[in-house]
Amino acid sequence: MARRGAYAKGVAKREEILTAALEVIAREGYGGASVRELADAVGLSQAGLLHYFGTKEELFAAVLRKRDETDLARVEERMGESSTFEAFRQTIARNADVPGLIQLYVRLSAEATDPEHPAHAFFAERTRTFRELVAGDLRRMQAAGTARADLDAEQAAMLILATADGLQVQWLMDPTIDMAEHVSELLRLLEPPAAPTEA
Amino acid sequence: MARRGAYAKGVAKREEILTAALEVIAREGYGGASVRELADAVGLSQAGLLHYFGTKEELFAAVLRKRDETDLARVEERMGESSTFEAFRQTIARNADVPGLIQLYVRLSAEATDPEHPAHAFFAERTRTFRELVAGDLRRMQAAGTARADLDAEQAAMLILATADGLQVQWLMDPTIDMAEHVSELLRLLEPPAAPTEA
DNA sequence: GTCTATATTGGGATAGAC
DNA sequence: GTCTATCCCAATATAGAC
Repeated sequence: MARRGAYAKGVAKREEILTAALEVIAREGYGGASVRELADAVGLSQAGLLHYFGTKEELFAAVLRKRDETDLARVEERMGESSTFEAFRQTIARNADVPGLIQLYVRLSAEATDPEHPAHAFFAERTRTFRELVAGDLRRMQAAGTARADLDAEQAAMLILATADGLQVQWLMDPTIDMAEHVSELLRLLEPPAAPTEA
Repeated sequence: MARRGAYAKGVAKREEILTAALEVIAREGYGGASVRELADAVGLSQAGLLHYFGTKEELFAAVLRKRDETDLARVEERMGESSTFEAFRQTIARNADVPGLIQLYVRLSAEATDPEHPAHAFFAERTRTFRELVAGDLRRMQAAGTARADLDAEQAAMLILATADGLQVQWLMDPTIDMAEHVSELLRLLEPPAAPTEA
């Protein structure tokens, strides 16, 4: 406890670095976000920055981990106010407003595809968690009659995750597309077929 | 015509390079596929290889362009034997058997997200073509009653493309998942809701 | 068409002082 | 915790000979 002050400072600095990283990516692009650029953005030297995060990849993974935590907290906080899927839609829409975030996610996840990559475990775990979470929601919805009964919840969860991933690539290529809208379309397909439309 | 021989040799060499590129990526990973590695694989020097393709990115884009051409030709060839969607499913399944190809696609498309990237135009055009092709098929299916009538064909086409993209990332992270199976699931969701299941 | 050699750059990481 | 200095490496691309 005697070191509370110093510890708190370290935490604050880390946060500052994570925020600055997004600014740099937004400004210079993921490719231009070298350790030096990142360090400059927070007024540190290269070595100074690497004191907080051993490598660039770890730093980047930390940005995404923090985003996930923030997003999840917000969703839980609003629990009940809207459906899980609506919350999901909103999260996507909000993240699309943070320049650099999507680019970071797409580029880093593509690289972390390599099992040797420092962020590989992070993404693998993230996928597992996400799939379980969504599959659980789907099962509840199926029980409540708000999701098609003929779905494999696990498989549909994977579909949702994959679609969200793919839309981010498409959005970066052409930012005029509306990711949230497209995801909504997929989610709509998971609903029970509308009442037999008075045949 | 007098230069037919030399020209033909150049073409053959290019083909050889494209094939070797996939071998290198499969062996060393996308990250390990430097111009030098690529050159070694065909028994050329760095400079020798760059004589055929100005830059590494152009070479890589050429690999994917060739794949698209091959895939499209095969699909057209089998026209009528199976539905468009079944052909799509088969194409995905087959490509998953070419190690390196998916990795190349995922990594390069993520990088080409940057408008300045040499392969950006290739991917943008590819998306446009694909979307039109699939949207057209969907409209035909709607007219024939084999696709839900309440779909926006353009939007559904985007959904299919995005899902295919995202599944490739997921597959690289965990190659035990069955991409074709997941795509089939999505396509099934686009079918008209099964006959009202004798209510 | 192909090679050798090299220009040039830029990056991540580390050693060691303060 | 933070900096300066530097190391070290790799990679792309080009120049120019054969």
